[in-house]
Amino acid sequence: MQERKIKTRNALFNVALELFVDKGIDATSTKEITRAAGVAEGTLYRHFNSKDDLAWKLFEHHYGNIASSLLKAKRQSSDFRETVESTVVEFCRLVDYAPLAFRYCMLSQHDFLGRVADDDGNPVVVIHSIIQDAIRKGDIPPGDPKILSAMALGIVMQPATFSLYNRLEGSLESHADHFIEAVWLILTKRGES
Amino acid sequence: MQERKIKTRNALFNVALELFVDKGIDATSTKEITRAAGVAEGTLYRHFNSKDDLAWKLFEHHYGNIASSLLKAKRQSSDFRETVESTVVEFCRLVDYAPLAFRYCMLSQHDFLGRVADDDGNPVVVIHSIIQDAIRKGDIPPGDPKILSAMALGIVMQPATFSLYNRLEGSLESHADHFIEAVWLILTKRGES
Amino acid sequence: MQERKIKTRNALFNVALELFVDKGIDATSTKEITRAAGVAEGTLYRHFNSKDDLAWKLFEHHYGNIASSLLKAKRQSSDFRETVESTVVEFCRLVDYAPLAFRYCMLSQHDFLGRVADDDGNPVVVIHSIIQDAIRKGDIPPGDPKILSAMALGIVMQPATFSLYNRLEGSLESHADHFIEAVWLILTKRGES
Amino acid sequence: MQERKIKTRNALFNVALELFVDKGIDATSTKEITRAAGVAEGTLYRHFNSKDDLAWKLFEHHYGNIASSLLKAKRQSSDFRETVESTVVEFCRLVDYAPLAFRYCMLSQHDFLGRVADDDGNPVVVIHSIIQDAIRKGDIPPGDPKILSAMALGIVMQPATFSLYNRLEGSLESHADHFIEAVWLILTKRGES
DNA sequence: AATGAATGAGGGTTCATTCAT
DNA sequence: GATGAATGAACCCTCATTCAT
Repeated sequence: MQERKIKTRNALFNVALELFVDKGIDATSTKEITRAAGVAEGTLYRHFNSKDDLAWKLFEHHYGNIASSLLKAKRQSSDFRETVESTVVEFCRLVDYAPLAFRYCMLSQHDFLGRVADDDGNPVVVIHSIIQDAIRKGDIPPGDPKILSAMALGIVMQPATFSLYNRLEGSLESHADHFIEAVWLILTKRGES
Repeated sequence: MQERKIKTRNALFNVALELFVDKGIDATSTKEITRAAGVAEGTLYRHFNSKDDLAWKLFEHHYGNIASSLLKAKRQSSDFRETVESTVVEFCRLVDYAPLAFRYCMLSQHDFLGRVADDDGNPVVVIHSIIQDAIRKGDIPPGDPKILSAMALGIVMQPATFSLYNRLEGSLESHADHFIEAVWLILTKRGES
Repeated sequence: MQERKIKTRNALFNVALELFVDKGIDATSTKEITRAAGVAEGTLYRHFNSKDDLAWKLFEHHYGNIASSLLKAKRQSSDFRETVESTVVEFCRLVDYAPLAFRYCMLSQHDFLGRVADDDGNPVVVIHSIIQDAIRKGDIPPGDPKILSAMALGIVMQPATFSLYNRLEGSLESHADHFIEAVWLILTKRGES
Repeated sequence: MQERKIKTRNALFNVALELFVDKGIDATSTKEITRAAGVAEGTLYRHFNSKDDLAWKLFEHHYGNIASSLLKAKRQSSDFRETVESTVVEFCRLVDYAPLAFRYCMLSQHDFLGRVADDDGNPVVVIHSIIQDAIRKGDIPPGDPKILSAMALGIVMQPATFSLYNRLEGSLESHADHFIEAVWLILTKRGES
């Protein structure tokens, strides 16, 4: 009973992810989702309040996953250098191994970013806090953590975007060393000119 | 005659930009666009083949504008340092002064990036060629221009995104110095450890 | 469930027949059809892929009905004279008792004749085979079955057309004797001068 | 001046005939007609009151042409046998040499038959009067001229239809002898059994 | 819990027609 | 006389959602 319900929900979840990424949220009909999931049209509404609810839960889930992965990477590292290395690598792996989830977050952020909380479930907040901590601890020279985290994120995010649009060969992780070096440079070598 | 047609077309163009950014392309109806432009619904189809055609032409126009602005900034600078400075500043100004155009390109890139040519009308190509030239001329140490241009772009792009989502205070240009320094670092100080 | 769906489909079918004959297919809107059938506009599309699909299925149905009626009339007769009599009478009855169906086939044949198969579901083929058989069996003098069936059909078809346009008084069947005599003459008395 | 106007009108007339036959009246837009005629959209309304007016004038013209051709054939013949021969042949020639005009009359009769007058401009009336005269003069045995003319017309009309739908090989005139014989039989040999 | 027929508002688009130039 | 930009009603169709089964 319970098990079957969960199975249906997961089917809807996974199928929706695929279709949303493939065609866009608006261009994907609930009919397509339910057919691809092998259930009746009405069944979607036993698991989600609306199509938007499904799309939002999907975003929340995968966006939160990214945040918690980064958070875990941070917690498992003992110094700041290691934090940079492990979070960058973790980020690359997320893109490489769960490209659908990543793409979905990217393309739907315009719709949902307004709804996410500014807490540890938000990858942007996680990165911000990593850098804030580093400044506080003196691991890196002082600076505006917002600007710094934006730039650091961009160093990995933009190649990730290119990778998803096939502008970059190979896995993203295969380029991780470059990202780590760059992030390290912009965080630690400022003002040395 | 000619003049009137151009006026109508521009009204549709500008109104569509505003609405598309505000609500998304799919969520904006042709009725809304034409009403806001002060013309009949059918008029849209005397200027564009379809709503998608309008959206695409809008993208093409503004995306091309970004490319040509960057290209101009590059051409007007005499050495590589200056190129970095002027292109970064130019980029910031585009975001600050034409935020709608910029936002529109960001949110619709998933729909249209597949259609843009890989030429000088593509900002990504412009940045790539800037870096490729710098490597060729020995201005910066050798490296994969794709990765380097992705990272350099990310350093400005991600803050721009944050700025548009109000995660960053002040104009983007007010932070330009940080971006210039960061881009300079990752391009010139690699491998020095 | 099943029953309800069938009821709805039949309502759409019958209402469409009436409206299509009355105003023409193009001049009949889906709104009119569904309103007259007492269902919502979208419901039409749960039963037919498109308005054209509805129009075509309608044609296929009634055109096939004519063919099978003629075929039955032929099979139930024991000699050729009887075949002529019963098919002509059957044809007249179809026009008299199902004038809508007949009219619909007439006015929409320009759209759909290209799609019908050349088999026993096609009245023209049925008549052709009746005459072909008669020639083969020696019931009538040899001749081009295409020309003969065209003329025989015309002898009944044109009066039917006149009848539907009120150029002819009384039921078509009341004139059946004349058609039978004429068909018999052109099929059997050729070449006697 | 005058000449140019006539030229434009003829272009519209001929182009409309072609398009109407090809795609149907409703499915042909005024835009298509004017573009194919090489004039501006508005120009159509300097020559015709509306699209329907154009379609009707087109029907009136070609339908009247058929009538006057048949009438001429009748007038040029000296006895009834010759009348049958020349009208049938004339009919065949019309179909063979002006198939577009003929097709157009066939497919649009459902729309326009209600508007035609019952006079010498109507082919049906011409045929009816030919047969009525023959009865009056004793050329053929008495009978209902409506039924007789319907059957006689059908004998040529149905093969003509088949010819236009490619169900018949060769020109229609090449089969004229069969039609003449058949018409002659049904008109003169009735009641001989 | 699941079904799927029905809903009806709203979508993008077409079209015959008008009128200022 | 001819133009063609503008019109706006009407078109066919899709869609997220509901509810009786």
